[in-house]
Amino acid sequence: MSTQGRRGNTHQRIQDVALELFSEQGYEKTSLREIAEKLEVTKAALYYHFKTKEDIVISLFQDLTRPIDDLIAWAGEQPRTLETKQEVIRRYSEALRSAEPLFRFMQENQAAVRELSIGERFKERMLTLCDLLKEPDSQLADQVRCVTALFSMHAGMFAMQHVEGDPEEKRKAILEVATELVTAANPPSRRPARPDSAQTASP
Amino acid sequence: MSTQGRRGNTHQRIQDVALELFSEQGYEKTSLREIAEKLEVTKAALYYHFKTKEDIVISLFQDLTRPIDDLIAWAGEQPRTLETKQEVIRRYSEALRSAEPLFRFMQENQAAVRELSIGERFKERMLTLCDLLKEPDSQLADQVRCVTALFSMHAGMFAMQHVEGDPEEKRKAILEVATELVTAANPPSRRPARPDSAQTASP
Amino acid sequence: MSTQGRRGNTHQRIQDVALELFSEQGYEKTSLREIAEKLEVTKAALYYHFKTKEDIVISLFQDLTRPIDDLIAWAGEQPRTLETKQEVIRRYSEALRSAEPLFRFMQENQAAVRELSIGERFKERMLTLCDLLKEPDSQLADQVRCVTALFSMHAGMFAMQHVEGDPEEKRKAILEVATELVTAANPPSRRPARPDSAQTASP
Amino acid sequence: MSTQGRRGNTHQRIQDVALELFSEQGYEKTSLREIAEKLEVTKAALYYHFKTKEDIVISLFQDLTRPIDDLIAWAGEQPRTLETKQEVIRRYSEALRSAEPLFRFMQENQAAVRELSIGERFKERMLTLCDLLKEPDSQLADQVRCVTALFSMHAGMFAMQHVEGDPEEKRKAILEVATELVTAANPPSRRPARPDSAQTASP
DNA sequence: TATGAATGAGGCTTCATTCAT
DNA sequence: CATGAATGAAGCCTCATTCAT
Repeated sequence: MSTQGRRGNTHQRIQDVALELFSEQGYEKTSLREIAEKLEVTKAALYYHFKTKEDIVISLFQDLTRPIDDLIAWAGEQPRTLETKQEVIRRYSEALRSAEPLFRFMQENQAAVRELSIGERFKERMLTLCDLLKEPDSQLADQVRCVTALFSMHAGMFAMQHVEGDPEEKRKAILEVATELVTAANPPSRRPARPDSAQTASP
Repeated sequence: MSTQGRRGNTHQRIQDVALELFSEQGYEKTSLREIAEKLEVTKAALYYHFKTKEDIVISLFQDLTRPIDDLIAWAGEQPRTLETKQEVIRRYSEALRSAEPLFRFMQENQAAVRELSIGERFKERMLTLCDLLKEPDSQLADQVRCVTALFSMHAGMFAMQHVEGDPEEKRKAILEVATELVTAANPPSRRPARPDSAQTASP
Repeated sequence: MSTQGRRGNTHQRIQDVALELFSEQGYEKTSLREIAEKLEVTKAALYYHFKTKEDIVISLFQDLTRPIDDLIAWAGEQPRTLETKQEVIRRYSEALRSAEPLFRFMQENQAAVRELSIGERFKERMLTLCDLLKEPDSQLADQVRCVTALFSMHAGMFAMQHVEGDPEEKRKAILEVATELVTAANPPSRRPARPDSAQTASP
Repeated sequence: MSTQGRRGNTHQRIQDVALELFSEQGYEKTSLREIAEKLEVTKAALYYHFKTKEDIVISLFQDLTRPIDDLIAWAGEQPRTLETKQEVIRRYSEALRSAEPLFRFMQENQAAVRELSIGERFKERMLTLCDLLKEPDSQLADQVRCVTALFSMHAGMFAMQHVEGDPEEKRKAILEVATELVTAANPPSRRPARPDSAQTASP
């Protein structure tokens, strides 16, 4: 109850309904009137809890940002190994699951979000995550693998809706593929080791 | 050329400017006033050429839909081999390049597009494409690979903007990864043995 | 063919379609675009034939005005007898039948017509007709009878649509009642004569 | 009273001004801007009180509909005698007087009202009223008398404006004629026979 | 905490009309 | 005779926001 203990739950409820509508109909298409009506309060009531419409999105965004920030912080303290990267992917997959509507909203409203002050911050987070996965001096294709690993998990959410199967199983399959990609992008060889491999290979 | 090429091309010019603004600022955030102003015409002039704001998008969409429809049609006539699938990916990559702003617009305005009559049609196209790549009875992970192959090319467009490098080379790298994915998803073995089948098969 | 002999029948066709639409949907709700579309010409073409939208109504109105003007002129030359009045009613009923859509249009668009320059002229005609029927110094009730005789024929057109029966028979029934009203409003007594009638007559 | 009575009455005032303008200039010719200006509020304020321009008319219409509905309900409970019918006419005449501008508006904007959702409902009311007056199996002429009785009261309102005389007296005269018509249309005899019926009645 | 009332800006759309060709 | 292209004015409506209560 840490997050919502507060007091009066209206604040919460506004966030819930807003997120629901934003992710269903899009940010611009969702009016405060609609949100208020669904909550059976007045528009003015919303303004008691949030200074502006954008403020609602920001508040939603912060609940999302935290898990990712945590993930980024955690990764920063780990050694930059393949295992760490795989774990990043795994944790990200879970973050996604636990905040699905928000990610869906972010995905489907990129254009709207871009103007929304949080746009920049969201992008930063994603780029930082990317940087955690890929080695800056690696081949282009490997960088693509990392980017793809990350975004395939987003895309999966929406594109796999039309594949039959248990959601959790689908998530696992997506995770599996993403892990493969990140693994392939970070070849063990890379750093000396690989005793038997004559692989004059790369730097 | 004072007013830019004169007559008959206004229709074109509207489409161009609209696409530019839609993809820059988003569909909802772009008003017809803005489009008209940039073209130095009246809003009413837009309505001479397009019945509706949505109509402009539709017209843009049709220029996009054609290459994809062609691709789908072409694929329908080919044998369902791995080579065909790889070629589908290759051609899709090129379709994407040649209509980049439009795809970017579609990607970043999914929420807006969804309500836009063409939304459904676009989704269909994508699902059909997916179905061309994946075998319905294959493992979940393989299905994910196909979906990812397709969408990684979209994601690539936007997420790779922040990786330095020649755009064309990046595209090739993205294509390479997508091809790998589709290849991995369609293992040659599949229907293992078939010892007696002289299967000269294929094309 | 006197009326329409002219040349090119487009002029005619515009009037026909316009009247049809005006009387179906109302004057304000009918746009020149609609008329043009139904005729499969351009709006601009309408402007070749008529200077303004109002001009179309005026031209329609004139084809209506003539029969009524004729009726008024004819009545002016007749003796002011009951028979004349009955004949006026009879002829008016026929005028109505032969220009039904136009009258319907006038009836249902009074508000619109009022601002339309012809409004005043139409009202005049009606008042003149009224004056032909009623004696200015007669009782109020008799004046009402005359007004009612006239307008019942209008109302009849619209209100009797929902009574089953042959249109022509309905018209006759309406005419019969109107004639009765006008007859009752013009009591034979009125003017001395009538030697045998002890009738201390009226008020 | 600087801004006229202050709070809470805005809803009312909108209705008043709207009815005034609608009936003066017609529904289509009256813009919300005009209404707002006359009230010294913003257009948006109108939308706080009414969802739609049409909604204003509907609300006006409901104030009208009630008296008529009451009349219809009342008549439904009375025996279907001539006296009842005469009373219906009398009451209708009074309903008309008490909502004159609205009826005038309805009369002069039939075309506009027809598309207005309430159009149908208004027509129904009138037809029901007609049915209360006339016997379905009576002669056509008698049916016309009933219809005319009803509509003459409408027509009277507008057409008698140009006859000099006290309004109340004119109304009475109109009522008298309408009553006559309804009386003539409902001959006491009707079903002659009824041998045992002492019904001195009939002609 | 919340509401009722209102506003200013701006959205999309439609209309009658014009004019060069 | 007619069209293609465009305009200026105006229409209805919706939105985010404010503020006194």
